[in-house]
Amino acid sequence: MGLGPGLENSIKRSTDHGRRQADLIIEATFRVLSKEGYGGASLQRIADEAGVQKRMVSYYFGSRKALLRNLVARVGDRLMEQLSSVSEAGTSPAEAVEALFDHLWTQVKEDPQPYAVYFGLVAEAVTDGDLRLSVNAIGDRYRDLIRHRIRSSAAPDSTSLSEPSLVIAISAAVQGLTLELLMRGETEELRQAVVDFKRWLRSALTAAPELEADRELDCDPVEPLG
Amino acid sequence: MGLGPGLENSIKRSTDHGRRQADLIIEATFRVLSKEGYGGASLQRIADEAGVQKRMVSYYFGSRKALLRNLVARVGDRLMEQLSSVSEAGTSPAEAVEALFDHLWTQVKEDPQPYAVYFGLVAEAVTDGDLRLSVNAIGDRYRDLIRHRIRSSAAPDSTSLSEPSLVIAISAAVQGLTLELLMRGETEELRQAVVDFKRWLRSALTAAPELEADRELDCDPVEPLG
Amino acid sequence: MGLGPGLENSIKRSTDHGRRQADLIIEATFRVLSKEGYGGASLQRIADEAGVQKRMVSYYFGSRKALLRNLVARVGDRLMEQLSSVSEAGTSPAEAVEALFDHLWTQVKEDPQPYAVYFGLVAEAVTDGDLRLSVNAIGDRYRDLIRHRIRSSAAPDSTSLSEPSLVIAISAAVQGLTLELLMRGETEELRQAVVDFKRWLRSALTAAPELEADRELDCDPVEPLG
Amino acid sequence: MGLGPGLENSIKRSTDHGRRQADLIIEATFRVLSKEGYGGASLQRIADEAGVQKRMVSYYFGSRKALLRNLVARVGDRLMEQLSSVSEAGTSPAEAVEALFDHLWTQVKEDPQPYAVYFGLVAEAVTDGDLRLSVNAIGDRYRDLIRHRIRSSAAPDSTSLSEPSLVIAISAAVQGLTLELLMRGETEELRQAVVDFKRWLRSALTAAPELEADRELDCDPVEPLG
DNA sequence: CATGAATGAGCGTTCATTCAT
DNA sequence: TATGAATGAACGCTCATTCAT
Repeated sequence: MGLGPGLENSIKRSTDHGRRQADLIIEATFRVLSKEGYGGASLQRIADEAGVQKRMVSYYFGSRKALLRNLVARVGDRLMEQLSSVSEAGTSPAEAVEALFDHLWTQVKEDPQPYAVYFGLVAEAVTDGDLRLSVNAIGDRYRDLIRHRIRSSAAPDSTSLSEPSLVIAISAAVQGLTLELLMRGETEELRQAVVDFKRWLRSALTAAPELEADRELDCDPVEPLG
Repeated sequence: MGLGPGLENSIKRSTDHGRRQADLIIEATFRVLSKEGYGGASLQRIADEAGVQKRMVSYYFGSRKALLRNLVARVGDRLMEQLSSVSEAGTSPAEAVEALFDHLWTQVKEDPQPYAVYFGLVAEAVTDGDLRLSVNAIGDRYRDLIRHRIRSSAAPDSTSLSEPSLVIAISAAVQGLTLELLMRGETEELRQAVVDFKRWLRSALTAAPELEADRELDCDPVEPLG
Repeated sequence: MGLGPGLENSIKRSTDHGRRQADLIIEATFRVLSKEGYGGASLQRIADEAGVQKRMVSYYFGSRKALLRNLVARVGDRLMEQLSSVSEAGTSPAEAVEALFDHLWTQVKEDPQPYAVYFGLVAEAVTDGDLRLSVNAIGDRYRDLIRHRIRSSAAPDSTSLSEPSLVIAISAAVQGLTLELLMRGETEELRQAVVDFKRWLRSALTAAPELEADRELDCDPVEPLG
Repeated sequence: MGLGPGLENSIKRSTDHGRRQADLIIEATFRVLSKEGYGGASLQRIADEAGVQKRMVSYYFGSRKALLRNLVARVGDRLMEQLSSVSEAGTSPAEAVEALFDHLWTQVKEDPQPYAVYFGLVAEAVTDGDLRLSVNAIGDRYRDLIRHRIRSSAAPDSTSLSEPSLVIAISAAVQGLTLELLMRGETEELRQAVVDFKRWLRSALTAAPELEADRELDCDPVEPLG
């Protein structure tokens, strides 16, 4: 899975009851994060939400950091679950990716919470290298799924865009549009922008491949902060 | 004179010295946020960074919330400053907007800190309605600038995209790509995705206007969280 | 278990040791209040007096308010303990009530501290509705005791005063005289006033019942402040 | 007037404006005390209420203690003003004192605030010797007024009670009854108790003098706390 | 007469964590 | 497996007061 090193080792899940309790806490953590944000997710708040004693949170997960690291994986699972139910019946790359995006966008609108939590983690990860590894693992899974969808359809190489670039483009666009949605709600402009994005997506995946000779940007590579 | 109970905007900036001190603190807050993230920006940490006493932070800004509200405006100023220096010599909408984006992207790579801080605030704003208003004001200024660029060039109405949608699209793309940059650094895929985005941008701004009849998505509007 | 958010009654008294510690703190609070008054009873001061750490006070009682609410009951217990030891051997209402008052007054003079604390709480309660409820509960117990004394003796209905009014009268007189005592010490005038009060008390309880036709005061009822 | 040593020396009242400002602050202090109680009357709160800057409070009164000492006198003035308007036309001691008490009780019910403030000060004074001197000065003026009323009427020496004891009794009864009023509002029992008190008052002031031979209480004198 | 700046101390509270059963 | 007790540190904030102009 590649969830980063040191994970899931200190978690006590010997018995069924233990597993259930741990699950309860993780779920509570998720809810608290979606309601109060990263900073507001104190052990006390989480314990209250889960209906257990504060001490139990540390007991099951060792520390707050470990709990959150564990939660990141759960958020990833959530996001994946929402997407994996899409039928793979697309006949063309364009159709397959478009169906994927449609499904994804519908999910974002129906249940934005996982995304709200995700962006909270992302923002925190910008200044926290450890967390970044875990959060990027979510992004990796996300991209894997997109990539798989593109490949699963016919003639994946006939697009005008390279696959890696396309994957990034879709991922970035989804992130950007989702942020818009979370911050402003679904305005008319946003609706239209989504339509336009999909049109571009379709054209990019069906058009004849172009030469990608020009590279306008030739600066030094930028490393992640931290 | 007495600002009355509640001290609505209790920022003390009567004297030059006071103004300088307040500025010192705001700048320190900015640095701390970029290094430690939203949660790590405690009054103590900020005061240490500014070289003043913790008590003075409250004195000048009344409360941590007020300080951060004040800082949001400052971050907006920063972002705008970086962009406003772009020459407006673009002859076509495509050229003007492309120059804008180039400049913007260069800035992001040269000095990602303001963006890191911005995303920290955005993430917090997702679960904090008050903050959201302030942060969205930054986005508004950003969009105004993009809009102005589009309009300042000739034949703005000849594009295949409506202006509002275009503005959103650019804004969302920049956000999405910047997040990629902050989280992964400037990978080869990202470089290529940027090139592809610019190509799309150019084509969108030069192509003959299309009919935008189709609306594939017709779900209920989604409101911002919170 | 989880007491749920808000921790309604967060007093931890699970173990014997815990009970003892909580008791220690309550007693210390009482001493501090009697020495420093309501405002002077800070958590730090209380913790020092109890020989525990400030943090433990919050741990056992949740908040300062909760601690004081808890203390109010304790003060009530103290006051009741002092009184409940009076023999009930009074043969007439007059004798019973007089014995009660004598005992009470002796107590006030021997150990005025509970009364000093009580008046501190009363004064605070005048501007704090929550506290008023708790403090009035003490008064209720006090009156219950007086009432019980009156009834336990023979011929309670032969007095010239209605029982409720008599109870109030005794209660008010004790409060007024005690305030005098606390503020000026036992002056000669006060001694004499006490004697006079007792004489009135006796006459009121032995005299033939009068008609209580006249109501000189007919104003609008006054509600407690707050 | 005997308001205690060290009073009114540091107060800046050179100009008319200064006097007005000082007055404004004192009045604000009074209002804050009646609303928030002794502990809640911080300089900041008072300044807000007065519509001046916090610094001005210290400027005019030197310190919080000095301000409160000054306020005590003001509360006394308030209480006296309310009473001094009573006509002295009583022909007998009984009538004069009864008229006084009636007027007083009406005042308490119409405007309990001065009394609420007064009891706040009293409670604080129990544990603060300095303040006690000031507050007792109010009590002295109060008693002086009662005494004067008794004497101003005919045949003051014909009562069954000694004058000093009578003064204390009235004062204590008023305090006790007022506390009842502030804590419970004007209940039916309280109304009746007031009527009974007045009846006793009348009888005490008209009845033939008795021998006051018996002193049942012979304990050691009690000094004020502190 | 009036103000802005600054101070050290302390407030009540919450933090994540550890110890001992 | 679960819990109560305890901890040191830090939180944001307010206190009354002093200094300098």
